[in-house]
Amino acid sequence: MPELPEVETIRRALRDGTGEFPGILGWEIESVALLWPRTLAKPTPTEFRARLPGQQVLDIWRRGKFLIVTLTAGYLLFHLRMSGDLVLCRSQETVSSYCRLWIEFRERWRLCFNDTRKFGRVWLVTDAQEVLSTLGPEPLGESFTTQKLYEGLQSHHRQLKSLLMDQTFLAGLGNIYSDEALNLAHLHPLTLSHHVTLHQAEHLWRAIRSVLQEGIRRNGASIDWVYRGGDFQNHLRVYKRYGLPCRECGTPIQRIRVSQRYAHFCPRCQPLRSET
DNA sequence: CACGAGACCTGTTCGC
DNA sequence: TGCGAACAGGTCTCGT
Repeated sequence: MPELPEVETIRRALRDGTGEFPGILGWEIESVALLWPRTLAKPTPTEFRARLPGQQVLDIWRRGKFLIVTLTAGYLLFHLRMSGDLVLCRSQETVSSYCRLWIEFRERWRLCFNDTRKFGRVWLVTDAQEVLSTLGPEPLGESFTTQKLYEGLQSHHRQLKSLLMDQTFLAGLGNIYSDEALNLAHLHPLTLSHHVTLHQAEHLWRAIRSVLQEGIRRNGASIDWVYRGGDFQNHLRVYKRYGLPCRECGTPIQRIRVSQRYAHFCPRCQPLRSET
């Protein structure tokens, strides 16, 4: 599931509830279960099981791709990585065979952290900054400005695609939204960051916010078996559209390997300046 | 510092 | 049909 818009969609569902499920604000934890121990990154399983019962959910927020639950004493952080998902089900229901950890509430509902590939991680800490401190700016936050982006780009000599996905540079973009933002800004994924002009940085800044906002508005992208009602996957400009015509100029979308994964782009709308 | 490769995992899809 | 390879929304660590 998980780039910024997908995590934000889950956060809103857990906080406000949906037609189908209630929100969990104010609920009290009764017990927890750790089905795949390596899912737990921070305290020991023993400490985790001992500290959670009795704690109340005070808030649910997000930072980059992290989902954070503020408890009476401490913070519970989730990172979904490639295949993680957080779903609420009634206490009497059987949990998925991919459930790696669950939290049972007195309200007779259970929050399941499902994760087929087992890459996801959970932390229980006293200070959330302990986990979040290395993250770059929040792309939809007020302190992320065109000027900040421009200065950041100048301070590195990196290929744009990989820099945008670097969470210490900017928090929240992954493979889908970085491809989409670069296409909207008409920048080739391999453009060197210090070659981007202030004018181009302005376009990129607007493109990043635009694709993330549209992703959130559409409740994220639901590709493959994970379905949350999001439909951003039907509005992708380039991601996974290899060989299909560019929605702007009709040129077939290309893809290239960039460090073990694919970057998708339109060779006509996103030319690479040759002097790089 | 920047980049590529390998590791961590399981499931699905593609090609022969 | 069967089987292995390639691929999947992420990040860490190591070597160059």
